[in-house]
Amino acid sequence: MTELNQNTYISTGKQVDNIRQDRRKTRQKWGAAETSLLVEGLFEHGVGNWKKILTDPKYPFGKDRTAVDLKDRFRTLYPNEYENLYGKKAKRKTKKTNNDQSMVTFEKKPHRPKNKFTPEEDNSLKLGIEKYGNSWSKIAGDQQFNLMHRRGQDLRDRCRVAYPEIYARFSKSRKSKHVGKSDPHILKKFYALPFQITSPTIQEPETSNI
DNA sequence: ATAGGGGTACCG
DNA sequence: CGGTACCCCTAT
Repeated sequence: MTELNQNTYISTGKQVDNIRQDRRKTRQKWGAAETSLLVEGLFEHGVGNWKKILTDPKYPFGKDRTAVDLKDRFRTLYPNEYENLYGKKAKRKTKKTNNDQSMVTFEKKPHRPKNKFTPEEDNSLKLGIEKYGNSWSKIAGDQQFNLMHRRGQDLRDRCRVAYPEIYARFSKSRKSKHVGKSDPHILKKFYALPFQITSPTIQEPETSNI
């Protein structure tokens, strides 16, 4: 190897290796406690959301841990789960004993617990639609409808399954048949529709009768 | 920021 | 020494 070569070659394996030796951090084994943090974080945030798990204060990982470290740990500890979630091409060489750990199953997007819509919420949703149309997040954000605990997306989903005839008025395919999506008349048409809106029961303030 | 693949320290 | 758990690099 001449001086000329040393100065000119840029991306050979050898030079990369030298850089690696300089930056490589000391090896930190995963203990049971830190592994439990990862498992809990996976149940809450889902597989693949490594940064979210790492930065969650509820899970105090070692100071030098990085999001990639979490991914690598999951990959070696639950090889079968990793294969299930990412495909067989992602499979890599692991100890057989680790395969038995897959009694546990993980999800990429953990499901929130289901909260059924009450009749009161449904009524409020319809009132909200009357006011805002399909601006679901505005309905959810308007205090008067008491739907602040719902996401706009959740309200859209509820409307779609509970009131398909209303929801159809907002779908693009339905719109494209007649008017442009920015046509202001679409809402007017919707407002004129004869669907029933029942007023939510209003709790009377405490009275002095009795 | 993450997925995927290559590299390496460490253990028996 | 072989094999693997942990670390690193990079395309997307």
